[in-house]
Amino acid sequence: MLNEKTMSHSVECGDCPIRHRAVCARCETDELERLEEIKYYRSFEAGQTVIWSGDRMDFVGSVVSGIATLTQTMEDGRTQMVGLLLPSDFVGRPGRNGSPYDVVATTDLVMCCFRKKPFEAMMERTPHIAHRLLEMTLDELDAAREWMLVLGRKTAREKIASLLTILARRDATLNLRAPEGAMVFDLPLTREAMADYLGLTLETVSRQISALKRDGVISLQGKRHVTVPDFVRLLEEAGDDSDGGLLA
Amino acid sequence: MLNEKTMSHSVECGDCPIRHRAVCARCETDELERLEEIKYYRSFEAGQTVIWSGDRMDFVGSVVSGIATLTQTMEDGRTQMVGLLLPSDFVGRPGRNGSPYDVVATTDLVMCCFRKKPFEAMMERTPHIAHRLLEMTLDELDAAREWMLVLGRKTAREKIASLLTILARRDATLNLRAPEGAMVFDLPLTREAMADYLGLTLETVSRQISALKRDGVISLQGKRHVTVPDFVRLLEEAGDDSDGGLLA
DNA sequence: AAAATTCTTTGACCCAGATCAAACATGCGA
DNA sequence: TCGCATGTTTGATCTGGGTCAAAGAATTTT
Repeated sequence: MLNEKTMSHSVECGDCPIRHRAVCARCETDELERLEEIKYYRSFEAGQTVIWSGDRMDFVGSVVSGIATLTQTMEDGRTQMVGLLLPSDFVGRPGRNGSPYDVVATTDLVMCCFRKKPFEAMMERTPHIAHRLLEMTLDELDAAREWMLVLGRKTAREKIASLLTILARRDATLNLRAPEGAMVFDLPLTREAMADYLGLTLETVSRQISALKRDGVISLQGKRHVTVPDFVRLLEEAGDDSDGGLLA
Repeated sequence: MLNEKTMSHSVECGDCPIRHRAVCARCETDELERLEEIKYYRSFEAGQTVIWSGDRMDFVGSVVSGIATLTQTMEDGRTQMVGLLLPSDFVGRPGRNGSPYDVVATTDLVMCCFRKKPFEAMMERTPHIAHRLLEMTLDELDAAREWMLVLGRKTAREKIASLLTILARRDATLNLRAPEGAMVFDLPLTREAMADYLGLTLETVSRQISALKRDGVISLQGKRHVTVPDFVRLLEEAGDDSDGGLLA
């Protein structure tokens, strides 16, 4: 059973769904071949903890499918999500022994793993990997800083709208569409997980979602399926520059 | 005058004060020599903007002395600091054209700069630089995530204590002392800058500092010179695990 | 199908921190 | 020395979001 799960994903890097975005994106054929030799797949069920904060971590890897979260917890139980890991995102720190965060599978999750030592050795010899990893880490740092603005300065309503914005954008790029006009996607998080993401309580999350619904910014089919009739309107609600403000 | 300032710092990497922590920390002598050829110093006065958000950025570099901040600003003027740059910290993004943040000199500032293009070319050929930059970026990401917990879940008092903790630690490591017992250092930020760091108003910052003073957690000589009689006490006030919880 | 579990919504009330306002330092240029 | 700018403290009041409580879905177990 577990084995079946493990095998249910491409063993060939060639037709890997995250091939073009993951840490191996820049690799040449021969480099991929060497990666094939040291890689292995692992599956986790929704709710399972992938890595406990403080634990020694002997592997690194990429999310192939599903969603995981990085969370920090204080002694008294207050928790803050500090990372949201979607397909192609990288988990783990070459050069570090442990994770300072809990990594939890929010949905069923498949990861493409490498034992840490061989991967580190390979990084030394393969600038394409090191280079891509630097690029991805810089992107994550940008995302973390954007998130800091959300946590530090936005209202509850703006926070919810900001999260929906992010989820809508990621869903669009995953399906190779431009983020504009009407958009439809699923919420991969419970109200509580959203609260942990945004530094709110789950009650406030629920109330603000109801308010956005009442005001026609979004509509819901069931609790998790979201329709955004006008993406620009959502961006305004998020307090973002409506033009996205991106620059290469 | 400007020239005098520019020249008042070591042109020799050999006796550079940030030599062992900056992006060049791992470089061999010959690599340093090539860096020497493309480097130049720039000075900024307190309050001066180093880079405007959205501007094209044609250089990268290290903070040699002084302090700079990275801030994000919303259209309506709300601002959040997203980075605090101390000596040895790196500014700029190889592979990116513009900065998404304002970079502002908080004190008089000296930077060791490289034109972006030559630096990128050098990175390609010099794994020591790329490797060190990855390491530094991962550290920054950790710091950003720690900060997210502060912004999302801590009380105003805990936020102030957390900031003091960070400043005390950094001052200690800069002076090669262990962070423990009684500590003395200067606040390099105005109350307003602290507020932008912590997602608070400057009034709340002022009140909480007064409260910590009243409760004997800190004492002030003037507005900026801080004495922490018991560092462990400060850590408790910050809501941090008092043992620091660090792991290699 | 009833019961138990998990997730979500909504209401009533309260408080930490924001906002508005004023006074107090400190330093600096004229 | 005065006047002005910049930064800080403190007070009075208000409010967004937290807390406590209870009642609905929706899903799974028995």
